[in-house]
Amino acid sequence: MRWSRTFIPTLREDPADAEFPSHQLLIRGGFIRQVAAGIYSYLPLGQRTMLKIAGIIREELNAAAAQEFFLPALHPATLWQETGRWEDMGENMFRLKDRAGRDLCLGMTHEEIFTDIARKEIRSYKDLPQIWYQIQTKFRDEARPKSGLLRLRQFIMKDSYSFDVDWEGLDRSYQIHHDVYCRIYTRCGLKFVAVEASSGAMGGSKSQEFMVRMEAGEDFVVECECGYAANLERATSRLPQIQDEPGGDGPREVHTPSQKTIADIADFLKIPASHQIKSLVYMVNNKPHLFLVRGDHQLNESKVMAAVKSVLARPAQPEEIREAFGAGAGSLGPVGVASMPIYADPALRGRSNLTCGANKDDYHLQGVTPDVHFKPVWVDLRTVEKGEPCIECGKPLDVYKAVEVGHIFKLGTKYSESMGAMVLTADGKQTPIVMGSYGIGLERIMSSAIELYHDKDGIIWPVSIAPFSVIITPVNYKDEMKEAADRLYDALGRAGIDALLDDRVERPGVKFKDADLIGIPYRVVIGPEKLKQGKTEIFHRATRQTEVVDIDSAVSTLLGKLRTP
RNA sequence: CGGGGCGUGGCGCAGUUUGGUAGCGCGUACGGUUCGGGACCGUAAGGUCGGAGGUUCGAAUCCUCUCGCCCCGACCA
Repeated sequence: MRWSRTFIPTLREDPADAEFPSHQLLIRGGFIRQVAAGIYSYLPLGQRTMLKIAGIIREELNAAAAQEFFLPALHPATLWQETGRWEDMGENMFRLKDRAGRDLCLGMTHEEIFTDIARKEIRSYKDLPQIWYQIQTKFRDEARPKSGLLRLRQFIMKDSYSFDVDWEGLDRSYQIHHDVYCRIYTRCGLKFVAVEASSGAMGGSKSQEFMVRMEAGEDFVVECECGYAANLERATSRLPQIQDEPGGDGPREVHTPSQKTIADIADFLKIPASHQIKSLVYMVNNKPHLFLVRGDHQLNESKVMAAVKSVLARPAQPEEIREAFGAGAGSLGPVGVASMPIYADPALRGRSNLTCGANKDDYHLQGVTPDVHFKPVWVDLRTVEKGEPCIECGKPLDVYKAVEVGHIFKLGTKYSESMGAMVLTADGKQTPIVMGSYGIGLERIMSSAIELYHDKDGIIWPVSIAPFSVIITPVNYKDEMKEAADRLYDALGRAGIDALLDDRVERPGVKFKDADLIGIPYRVVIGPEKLKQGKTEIFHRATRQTEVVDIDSAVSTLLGKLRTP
């Protein structure tokens, strides 16, 4: 395309309300414009990159025998009511009514719609397996859209769904997606890691997230050089066993006036935090539950929810605590608690002579031994911290911020059972279809590529998702330089290379700055001196290396470079 | 939803404390000189100061309400 005929509104200065490089550069480079919080228009450059990403996704999924659909974004409430998600999705779902007063919503994801097709059309195990996908606009009424295209209210997602007759089939479909996803992100040029993840409100047994490390991220990845990797919500570590002093003879009450926090007690009783029990109360379906971690550990709410198998868990209010325990939050403990479930983190297991609240204001208990003085359900509850020994190999763990660019789930039969998607097995029995669901956020791929690859001058696109592979920059678009540029542009077009011809009447400096900003991987400069010798320069955006070649061999040189970026 | 910040030509900002009728840089248009890393000179166009109401002789500026955007937190397939 010709720059003069292409809408590329670049900006000289960083936009005022963009914080992260990806957001700033997408706006400055003329890729996107904001419409409202979490809602953006994709301009020609942005759209070209989105289409390249979509193209890679399509190629890889089609190669795995997945089939592309296109489902509606507008859904009747009735389908979502069948699975209970009409309620479960709460305020995160955009809802509306039609003129007749019927409830509708904008799809956040498409399990219901795909499952509806499956239950109506698929009768027999012979029709399975199926992998269906689409690239669709999704809507979520985010509480806080942010960070440019990283947290949107409207975004494009590739979502696929697998349908199998049994769990072994699901394992295969899941593995296919895992492998396809790795190929997709690799082709998009991303450095990523697949981590164990928690399934949240989606239901299902196993899930993995594909994460790209970056400051703009909102998730935390725990990773070890041995290959262990998990979302902080799921990660565990191996902790050195603590040797306890002999505990005397059972819990004894000690007066601790106004000593409420772990640190208070450590100070007042001279007992280190690691020898205390931290007692936290959560309301699960509005009933109090007690959660215990070591005094120097942090409770992990995702693990709380996993432990109670409910997302309806929240910290108890002070009044609720007092009603349940007869004491304030600073004086709680598990001893003598019979009215509610008690969950304890394994770091407390095998310990003795511990200190905790006495469930009586201003009193604590010393000499407490788990499994003797109280009987908890043992379940992982604590948050892993950087530097702790890896659960697999014992080396120190790294913890870093990351963005989730994809998520794959083994859903199981949650949707097929609630919606009645059944097939007949070989021995003639009805069985619910076993499903998986798999998502990729296209905008997040675009944004994370920029977060990963940029410099002070602009974006440095991976070739595969650059809006153009090559930009031709005649120092002056006239006379011989114009002819040479036009000829090269035509030749690149015939060679199937995406080229942008900067035919603007601008000073060279402006063209160079703009080319750097929008991040085209290769720039071919047509300048007067070199041209006289029949030469041209090929500038590599990523390395800033310039190579002088015969202008007649520019196409073949570029073809070679583009093949191996 | 809680806390904080900000809304002034297309973009980035000053002006608001102490009311007097809007300014700078960039961009844009035109003319000229330039032409290998965001040129220079000259001329010009372009603003309901987010919106509504109020105080005042007079409001970008003070008061009330409201809308929007950004950041932190809560929340979150």
